[in-house]
Amino acid sequence: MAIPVSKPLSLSGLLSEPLPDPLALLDIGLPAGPPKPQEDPESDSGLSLNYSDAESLELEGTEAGRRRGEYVEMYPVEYPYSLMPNSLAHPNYALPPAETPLALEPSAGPVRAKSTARGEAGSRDERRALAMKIPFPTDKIVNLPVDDFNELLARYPLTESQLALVRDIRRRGKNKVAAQNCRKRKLETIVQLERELERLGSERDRLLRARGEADRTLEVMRQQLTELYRDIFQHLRDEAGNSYSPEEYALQQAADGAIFLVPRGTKVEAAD
DNA sequence: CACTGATGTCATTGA
DNA sequence: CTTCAATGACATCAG
Repeated sequence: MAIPVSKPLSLSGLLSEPLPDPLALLDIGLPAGPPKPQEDPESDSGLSLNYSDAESLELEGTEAGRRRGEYVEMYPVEYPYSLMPNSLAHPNYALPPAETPLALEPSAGPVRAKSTARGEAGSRDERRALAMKIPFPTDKIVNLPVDDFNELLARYPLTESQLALVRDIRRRGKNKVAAQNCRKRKLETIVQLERELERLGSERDRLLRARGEADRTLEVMRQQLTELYRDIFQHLRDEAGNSYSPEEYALQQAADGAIFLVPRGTKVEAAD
């Protein structure tokens, strides 16, 4: 009894405190069986009892706050065994564990041994469904189309808390699949982006090489131009037979292709 | 024991 | 307005 139940076990107390392990509740609802040790593997959610797990037990997250009340209501119901799936349709079918202060009898409390691990028989929701005597399998709860799902719900007289659990199971199940798909997409996106990165890296290398090549070509052409200038200016003479200085004069080509020798700093006019 | 990837869950958001 | 899928964030577990 590690859950300190110092407060009076009132309904309000139930509403404000996480309920103990649903499988502890299961013990109450089941026909007398062999006495279970407190650490009965089945009685644990499979997770250690930290805060999130504690609240995940039965009152899972939001519902703990938002719908907690629904789990507390309990209407005794006679199950139409004839309607039930074979595995569940038997006279021993017990009502869902009464959601009464009795349920507060903790199976072990916050320091319960971590006896079940992920992967042990049944998911947490499957165990919750079992504990709450949900008369149909969780995979149906999760995978049935909306209409079929509603039809299924209509076939059984469920308590409010059972209904709430079933809806949560469906929501969690759907979200679990959505999360799996989401992660798959994310990984695919990463792979795709890595490929794109590789492609762009290659493209960058190619462009860098092309630029180097162009730079080299440009340098060669500059040298050729310099030599050409030198050659031309070596042969150019003014009326007095003096050579022109390449520092003071430049060669320019007009639009019509004619070549002019002009003082640097001036521009050849367009020829008509 | 710390780290990391996988998985489940919850809250939120946009369609 | 309600429902639901997608997704970020967090917790837990296993290796």
